[in-house]
Amino acid sequence: MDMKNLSDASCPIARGLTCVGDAWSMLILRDASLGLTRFDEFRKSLGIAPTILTRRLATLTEEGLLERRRYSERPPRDEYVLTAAGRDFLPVLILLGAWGRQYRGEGRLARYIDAETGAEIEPVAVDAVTGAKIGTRPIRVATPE
Amino acid sequence: MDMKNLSDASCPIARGLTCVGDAWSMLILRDASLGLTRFDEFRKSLGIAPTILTRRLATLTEEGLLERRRYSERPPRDEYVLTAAGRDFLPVLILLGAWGRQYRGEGRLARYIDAETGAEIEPVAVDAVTGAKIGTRPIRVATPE
DNA sequence: CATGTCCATATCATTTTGATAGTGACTTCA
DNA sequence: TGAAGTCACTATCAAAATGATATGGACATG
Repeated sequence: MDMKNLSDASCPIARGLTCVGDAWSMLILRDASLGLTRFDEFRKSLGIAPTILTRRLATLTEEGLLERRRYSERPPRDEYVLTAAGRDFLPVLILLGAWGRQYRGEGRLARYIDAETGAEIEPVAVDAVTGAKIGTRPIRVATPE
Repeated sequence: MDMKNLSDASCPIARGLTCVGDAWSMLILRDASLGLTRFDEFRKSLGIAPTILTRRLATLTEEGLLERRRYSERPPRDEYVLTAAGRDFLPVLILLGAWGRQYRGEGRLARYIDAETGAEIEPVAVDAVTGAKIGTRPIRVATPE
């Protein structure tokens, strides 16, 4: 889709989608959040064509969600590590996963576990102001100007 | 992308992405969450080509996030309303918006307001078990089998 | 020096997209 | 009564994106 006019829209959701608005990018961020950093790790994990992976990694790097870092001079090898912006995308993915579990959870599913307690994570989005679960209270949009 | 092998992956994020893994679908869900229901409302709001809109609405309906409902017999007119699954997708969008505000928030942005208190919503994803913000504690994945 | 690893790029068929125009079933206005 | 407007699409078709496969280049290993 045409991301140009979307990115200067006043909607923060649309803004977010211009950087990470496709499935491959989100899956790359998922894998990166689980610790993958290298081209071939992503390729094998995702079964993605190398052409596409190159492009997606480049975009995510340009957008500031990944950082390309040389981890070997000889032979020259780069890896992709999450930036702060990339790390902060994880909650979106986890919440998307929670939705997927609830509505597309047939069969065996991977579960996300708190590494310290060992308990399965139960993700919820709340409004930090009211403490209410998002979606339980009506929302209004305030457009600028 | 090829959504077939993705949807029977064991990852709930990948499962979620097979239904709503593109920007248009998410924007349609955003608008639907704000109350839009009709073809032309979506078309005008999004500036989307009618061919694409038809397809996206059909997919979202098939996937069970929207429901097509006849609101006029003469002339025959249908509208699209959110199902429970569609409504429950809102937290994902709001959180994506929060990310967009933080990292792509240049210029004037729309804000999301609690309709009752009038205060701006501050969305956070937390683990309901530990109460901790998602991303502040290490996560492990438990794969089935 | 042959093979393997890693990070890609080249090529090209297939698929998806998006812009534009048109259609059908009406309603409303003059 | 007839012209124009509304709404929810479909048809057509050029342009762009995707994805499969092959290849390259720089090295390390056996």
